[in-house]
Amino acid sequence: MARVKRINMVILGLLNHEDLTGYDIKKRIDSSISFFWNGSFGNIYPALKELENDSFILSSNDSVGGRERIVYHITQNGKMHLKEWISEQQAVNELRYETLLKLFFAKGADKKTAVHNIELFEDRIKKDLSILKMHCNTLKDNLNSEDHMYFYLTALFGVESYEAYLKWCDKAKKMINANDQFKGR
Amino acid sequence: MARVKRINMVILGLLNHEDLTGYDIKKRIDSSISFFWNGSFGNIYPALKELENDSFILSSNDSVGGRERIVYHITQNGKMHLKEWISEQQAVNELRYETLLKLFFAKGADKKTAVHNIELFEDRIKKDLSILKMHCNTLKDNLNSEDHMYFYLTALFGVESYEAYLKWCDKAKKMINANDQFKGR
DNA sequence: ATCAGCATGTAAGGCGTTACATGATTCA
DNA sequence: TGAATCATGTAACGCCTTACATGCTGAT
Repeated sequence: MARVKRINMVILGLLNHEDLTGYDIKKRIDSSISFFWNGSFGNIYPALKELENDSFILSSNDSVGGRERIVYHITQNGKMHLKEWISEQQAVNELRYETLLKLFFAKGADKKTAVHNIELFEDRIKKDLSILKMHCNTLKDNLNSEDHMYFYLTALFGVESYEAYLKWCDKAKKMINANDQFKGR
Repeated sequence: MARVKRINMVILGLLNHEDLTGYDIKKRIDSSISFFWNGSFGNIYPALKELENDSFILSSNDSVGGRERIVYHITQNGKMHLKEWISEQQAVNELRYETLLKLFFAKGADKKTAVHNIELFEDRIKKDLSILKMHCNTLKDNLNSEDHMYFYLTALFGVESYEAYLKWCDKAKKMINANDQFKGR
């Protein structure tokens, strides 16, 4: 099957925008795409070696004094590889929400717990949403290049789906508390 | 850290509703919770053994003729374990959308590809949404027990977030095609 | 001085998927 | 009679996370 390793594509995608160190890459992931993709050092550094071996990226030692610093740069080869992946006719989209699992099985506990779990979820989403919204507004005011449009659109996806989540949280809490038959959606 | 294995909880949750075989469990997962959680045979069968070892479930051989059939039943112990997990103050919620990754990095390809990828996503969501809606309506007409309410609410989550996705798809396609500066949200 | 942040990496483990292996039964 | 579905399981592999290990630099 030999599916591509997605962390490699994340790295190529980021390097296609600017040269970065492994540490920078982690920061970019955390600040820009963490709501739909993650990365860790234990993931990123081996991937960088692999990508360099395949000559999709080049490294240059930019150490200052005793502090090591390896900056990576994407090659033509890497750009092609990235493009091929983006153009593939398939994408794996996974959502794994433990909160929904707990709600689905909530009869195993009690209504108070069910509502409380929704509230925990709601709090988390509210926090993430406020960050995403700021991010989204910044990008919106700076729509001068093609990549900024794409960055904006992904952030917008987050904002709009999170807003839908919050509306659902209200409904769900009300319905559980109402404790009665449900009417109308 | 010893986090609980979630597939174990999925199994306990399903068995808390009715007795099932491993094969049945896979079917229930596929038909009812697959939009936010998955399971595979290579996952389920070892988990069943583990759960039985921990006396959270009991097995009874229900083989008919030469066809093997092992039915599992949850124990009091298992019910307690399930309840404890549901009541834990934390839940891991992960979204990993390769489609968003490809969009974020779409400058690495071209606008046509970006739009095409959104269309692929849209088709997938539309198909899943129509199934979820049917499911949701069936549950809505049958809200007689507490668990049905929870089943309904999780399905509703799917319906409402997928509807938000589709609205976003429209916007995103238009914006990319417009190719101009963005105005208003 | 000390702590946060910069910076690179390895090791172990967890959890999951896919593919493989096997065989019975039911229905067209 | 052949395909789909029922049914159970193992093996290999993939990918990611967490924890560990190390050391420099800049700000307070």
